[in-house]
Amino acid sequence: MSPSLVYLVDDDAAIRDALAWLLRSRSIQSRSWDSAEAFLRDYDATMSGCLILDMRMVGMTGMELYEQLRARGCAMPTIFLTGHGDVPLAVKTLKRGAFDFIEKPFNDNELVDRVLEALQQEESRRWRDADRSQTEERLATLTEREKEVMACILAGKLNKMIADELQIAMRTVEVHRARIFEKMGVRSAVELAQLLSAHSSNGSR
Amino acid sequence: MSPSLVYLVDDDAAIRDALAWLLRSRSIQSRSWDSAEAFLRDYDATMSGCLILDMRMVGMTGMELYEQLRARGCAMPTIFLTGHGDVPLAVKTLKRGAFDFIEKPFNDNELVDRVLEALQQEESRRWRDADRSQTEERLATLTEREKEVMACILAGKLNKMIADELQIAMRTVEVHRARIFEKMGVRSAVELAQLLSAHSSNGSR
DNA sequence: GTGGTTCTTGCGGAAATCCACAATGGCGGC
DNA sequence: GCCGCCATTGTGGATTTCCGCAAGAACCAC
Repeated sequence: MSPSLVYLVDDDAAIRDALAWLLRSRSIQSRSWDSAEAFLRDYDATMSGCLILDMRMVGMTGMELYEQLRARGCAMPTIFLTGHGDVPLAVKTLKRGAFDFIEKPFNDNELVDRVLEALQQEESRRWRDADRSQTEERLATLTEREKEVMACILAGKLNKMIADELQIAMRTVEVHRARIFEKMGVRSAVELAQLLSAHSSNGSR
Repeated sequence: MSPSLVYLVDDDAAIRDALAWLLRSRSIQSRSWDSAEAFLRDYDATMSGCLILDMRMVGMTGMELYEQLRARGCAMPTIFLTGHGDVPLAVKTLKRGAFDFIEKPFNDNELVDRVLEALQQEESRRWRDADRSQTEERLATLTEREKEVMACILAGKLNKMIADELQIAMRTVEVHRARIFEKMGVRSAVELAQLLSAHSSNGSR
């Protein structure tokens, strides 16, 4: 996976340079783009870190870029910069899930602090995500029948009831059950329930 | 439990009256206070609905009141009103968990929309909370020994292993196990795992 | 001391789970 | 046609769970 870094998108070269210099001086790596369109071209889902987007840019705005990225499944924490912000815009931006909204000119230390917070949040999110996607992959290896049986197991049904419901022999249910445990990497129905409870509760957030 | 309503705190009588009238005209019930201190005196944990707080008041500010209420476990969604807001204040307020931050003068329809959203959020939160506290109550009825055994069950251990670990007879474990299920209102270890997984994942939010 | 709660244990049987060994039939790809 | 994957089933036995019946010991409260 890519290491965490700061992705900086601003059409003002002076700001880009100043920010890159600032971050570099605190040993934070960054990469810069001069337009939303340019970043969107380079973006790929393996990127990890935080975004710093200028709100008002020629062409696509920072907010539009943000929405595009979210639509593509990007969940990186995002700090917006603006030269002409107002309260309603700030509120709207944060309610859409932005990590922060900062007016230019900004205080260097404060910005760096926000960036570090964002990077840390991203870090923990990635860990959770890794667990989630592993579970996801394992779920994907289950056959249709196995998923049906698993649903019954999670509903707390006994093998006998499952057999009855799916119109198959108990022995078959047992085979499925064993294979589900094996594929999902658990050793009991309890572990399975915990794995999937955690999985769905994080996923629906 | 109290029905949902809007709790309005503002030291400006004109605003209070205007808001109360506005809400009433949309069939939304509200109650008003003229200071943070006055509300804090009347506050009790059974109140449910949403808060509308003026940011700047003589004496305790809206933000201070908000923090006080949070400290007391109040989780009502809160809309802040401000006559002299700026972007950093708006950002700080939202990042502390406010539901919205609205400048005066406000648009009537918009405000009502926010209030309705807040009330709806509160509604669903209350449902989740009710489930949580029921589980909490049930957990409280477990004896120490039962909690120990439950921990083992959730760790996926077999009765035999539990008996070994706690240095008691298998039969004793079985008794505890049955009583745990009975007290927690579940009928299998799987249901127990699901109940507690959901419980802790909502609780740590 | 009586009564209630909790923790403990044993016996014995019904029911369920787990598992190795063994096997059949369908389906799609090479 | 052969191979692999999937779903299916059976037998039989070891292991585990579930539960009623019965009961002893510790502890605390009234």
